[in-house]
Amino acid sequence: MEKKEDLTNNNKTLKNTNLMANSTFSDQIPTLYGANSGGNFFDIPQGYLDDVLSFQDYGGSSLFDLLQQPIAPPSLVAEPPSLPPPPPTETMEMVNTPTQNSLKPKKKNPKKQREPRFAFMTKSDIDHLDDGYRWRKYGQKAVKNSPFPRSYHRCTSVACGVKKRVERSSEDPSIVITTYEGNLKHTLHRCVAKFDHRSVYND
DNA sequence: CGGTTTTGACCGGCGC
DNA sequence: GCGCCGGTCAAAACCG
Repeated sequence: MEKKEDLTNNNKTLKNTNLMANSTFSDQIPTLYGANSGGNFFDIPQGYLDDVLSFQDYGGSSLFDLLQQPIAPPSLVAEPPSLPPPPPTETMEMVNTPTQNSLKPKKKNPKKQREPRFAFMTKSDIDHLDDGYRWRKYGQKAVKNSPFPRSYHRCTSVACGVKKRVERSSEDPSIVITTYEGNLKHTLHRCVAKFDHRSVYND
């Protein structure tokens, strides 16, 4: 039984440009794109924006709003002690609202729902920013129309279904685009809050 | 030696 | 139907 050859050139994974480094969190966040770099953090590569912003969650409130709300104690395992404890208030609700389904035609296979996700950009030399969680890389792919590869990571904490993608902006190589996907309620709130909520893409 | 990274193969969705 | 493409798998290599 012979294996099928994927003839796509793009399927070739790029040689790893290992820009990761062990440094402290504070070292890794020099400037946030749009905050004081003179750039515009809404200025995102076309296809990427469509992809990221097309998700339909957050119960009608913007992610920006959500990120400023307090959250309940996390159910995550193995949370780093460096993360500040959450305020003792009610749980933030992130509901998938059915209000958007009039716009787009139904998918053929409704079983495969896209997980909630969001992305933000950070001006950094380091690709994989330390957000306080442990991640295992499970793949790397070449990105179309970009010289930089995209890497795929899974949270290694038990029962933490969060994934994240990391890639460098093709238009501005100094910008790292990080996309979180999965159980946003606690993990991602904390990850992003740890950076700066101003850097979150927001409609 | 166990956890992580690397990397080619595989898979499914989608457009033509 | 076919090829492109993004995402994932998994074996081997790597590393502390």
